[in-house]
Amino acid sequence: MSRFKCYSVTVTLQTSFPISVLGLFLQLPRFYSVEVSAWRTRPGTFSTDHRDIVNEFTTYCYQKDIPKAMKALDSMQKHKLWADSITYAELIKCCISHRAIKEGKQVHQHVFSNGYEPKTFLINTLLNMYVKFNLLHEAQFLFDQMPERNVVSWTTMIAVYSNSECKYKALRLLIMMLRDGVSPNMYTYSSVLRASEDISTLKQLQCCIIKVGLELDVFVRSALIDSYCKWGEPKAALNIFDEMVTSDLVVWNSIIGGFAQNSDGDESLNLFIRMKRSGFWADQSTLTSVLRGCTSLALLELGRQVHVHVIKFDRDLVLNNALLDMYCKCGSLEDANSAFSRMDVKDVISWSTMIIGLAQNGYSQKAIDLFEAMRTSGIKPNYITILGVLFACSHSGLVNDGQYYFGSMKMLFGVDPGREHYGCMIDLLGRAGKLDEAMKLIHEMKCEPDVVTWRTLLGSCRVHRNMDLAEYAAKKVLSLDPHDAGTYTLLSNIYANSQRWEDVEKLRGLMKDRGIKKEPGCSWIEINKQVHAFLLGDKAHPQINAIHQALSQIIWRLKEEGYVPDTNFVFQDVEGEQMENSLAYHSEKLAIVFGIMSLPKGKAVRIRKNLRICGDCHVFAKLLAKVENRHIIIRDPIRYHHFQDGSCSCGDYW
DNA sequence: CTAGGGTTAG
Repeated sequence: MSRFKCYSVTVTLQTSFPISVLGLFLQLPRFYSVEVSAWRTRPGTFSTDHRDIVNEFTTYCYQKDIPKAMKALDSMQKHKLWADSITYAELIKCCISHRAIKEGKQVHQHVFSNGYEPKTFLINTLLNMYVKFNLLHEAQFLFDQMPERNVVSWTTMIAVYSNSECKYKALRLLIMMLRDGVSPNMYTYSSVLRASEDISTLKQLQCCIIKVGLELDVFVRSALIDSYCKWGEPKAALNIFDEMVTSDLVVWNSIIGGFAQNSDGDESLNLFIRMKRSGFWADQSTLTSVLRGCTSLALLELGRQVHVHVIKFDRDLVLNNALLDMYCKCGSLEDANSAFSRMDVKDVISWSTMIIGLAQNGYSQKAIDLFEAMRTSGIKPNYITILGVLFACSHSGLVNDGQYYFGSMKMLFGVDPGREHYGCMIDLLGRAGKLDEAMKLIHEMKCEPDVVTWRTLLGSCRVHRNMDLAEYAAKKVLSLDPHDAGTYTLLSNIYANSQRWEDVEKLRGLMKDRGIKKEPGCSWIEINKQVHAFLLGDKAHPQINAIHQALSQIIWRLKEEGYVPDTNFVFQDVEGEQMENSLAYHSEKLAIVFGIMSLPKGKAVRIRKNLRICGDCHVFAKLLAKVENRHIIIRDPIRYHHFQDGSCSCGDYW
C-alpha cells in the first residue's frame, strides 16, 4: 500500500470526523510504529509522565472501566500519545458490550488522528463495532475508506448485507473481493450463502466452495443445507447432510427445520428420531421444528409429549408460539387457550396464532373478541393478524364485521389490504350469497386477481349453485393453472349437482387429455403413537374388512336416524346402490370408523385429511357423533369441523 | 476482528 493512499484515508475521514490536523502537518513517517514502544510519543519527547498516562489507559481498558479509560484517552490525545492496537481493540470490544456508542466513536476518532495509522485488524474491530450498533452507513463509509482490506473486512461487510434486505450487495461484494485478490474463507461463504437469491446462484456458490475445498466445514454445510431448504429443495439438502462425517446440533436443527418448513412433517420427525439415536439432545430450535412437524401432521399425542420438553424452555417465545399453533392446528383449543394464558410475554405472532386458531376451529366470535383484546393490550396487529380476523368473519358469515375491519384496516392498523385480504372478502361476500358484490370487489382490487382469487369465487359458486359464474371462474382458474386438479373436481361436482352428466363426461375427457390426475382423498388418524392412513376405497389396511363391516352397520343405524346418502358428491356418473358404495369408501368415513373401533370410549376421534370434506361425510359425521356420543374432529386443508351432539362447529357453513 | 438453526396465512 503506498504512503499516498494511506494519508488520503486520514484526509478523507476529516470530513466526517474532526481530526486534529497537527499530525498531518508534522508529516510523520509511515514506518513510525507505536507497537514497538507503546508509551513513546515522538522521538526525543518521551517522559515518565507520558508513560504513566499510557499505562493508566492500558490498565483501565483491561479492567473494562470505560469512563476512566476515556479520561485517560483524552490526556493521551492532548499529549499525542499512543497505546498499542490490541489495547484499543479491547476498549472497542468493551464499548460494544456496553453499547457505548459515543465512546466508541471517540476511539475511532482518536486512532485516526495525528497521523497514527491503525492496522487493518483495528479498523476491522471498528467496522464490527458499527455493525453491532447497527450503524450500517458508518460501517460502509469506514469500509470504503480502508487503505487495505483483508478477508475479515470483506466478510464483515458481506455478513451485513446477507442479513439485510439488499442481499445482492453481498454477492456484489464477493465478486469485488475476488477481483481484489482476497480469497474468501469459510466465514465468507457461510455468510454469503444466505444471500443467494435463487437456486442457480446457490449452485454456483456451492461449486466455488467445492473448488476451494471448504465443503467440509460445518458452518458452510449448515448454510448450504439452509439455503437448499429455503429454495424448496430439502432432498438436495439431505444429500449434503448425509455426506457429512461429523455434524453438530445446529446442523441437525437445520435439516429438521428445513423439512418442517417445507411442510414435510414426516421426514422432519424421522430425522428427529435419527438425531436422538445419534445421542443429541433437543434444544429450543429442535423442539420448535418438531412441533411444526406435529402441527402439519396433526399429531396431537406426539405434540403433547413434546410439550413436556418445552416446559424446560418456558421463557422461549418462539417455541411457545409453535406450541400454541400445534394445539390449535391439532384442534385442541382447550390446550391452546391454557398455553396462551400461561405465557407472560406475548407478541404479534402469539396473538395472531390464537386468533387464526379460534377462527379455523369455528369460534369466530371468540376470535374477534380476542382481536379486540389484542388491540387494548397495545400489540399492533400485522398483515396476518388482520387476515385471521377476516378469515373468522368469512367463515361465519359475519358480513358486517368483515366489511368494517376490511374498510378500516388501513386507517386503524396501517396495513394496506393485500391480495389475501381481498380473497377473504370475496369469500365472505361469496359465501353469504352476494356473488355480484364479490365480483365487483375483484374488479376493484389494486393487484391482479390470481388463481387463488378465482378459486375462492368458484368455491362460493358451488355453495350457491351459481352455474354461470362457476364456469366463468373455473375457466379463469384453468387459464392461469391448467393443471389444477381441484378445480376440475369442483367444476365436475357442480355439474353433477345439476345432473349435467354430459358435461361431467366432457370434463373427464379434458382431464385425461391434459394428463391430470385427481389427488386421491386421504385421511389420517393417530392411534396409540401410530399413524393410520386411509385412501379412497383403500384395501391396504390390515383391519380393512372389519372396518367395512362396522361401516355398513353404522350406515344402517344412521339410516334409521334419517341419514340419506347425498349422492351429489360422487365424482363418477354411476347409479343407485353403486353410487352409495363409492361414497362409503370416502377415506374420512373409514378413518372415523377405525377411530371409533380402536379408541377408548369417550375419547375424541381426530382425523386429518388432504381434501376438503364432502357434504355427505359431513352429514354422516354429525349423525354419528350424536348416535355414538363422540366428539369427532376433522381437519381439512382450510379449516376444522368439530362434530358434537348432531351438529358441527362450522354451522354447516364451509 | 468475520460465520450456522426455530414461530402466525394460502
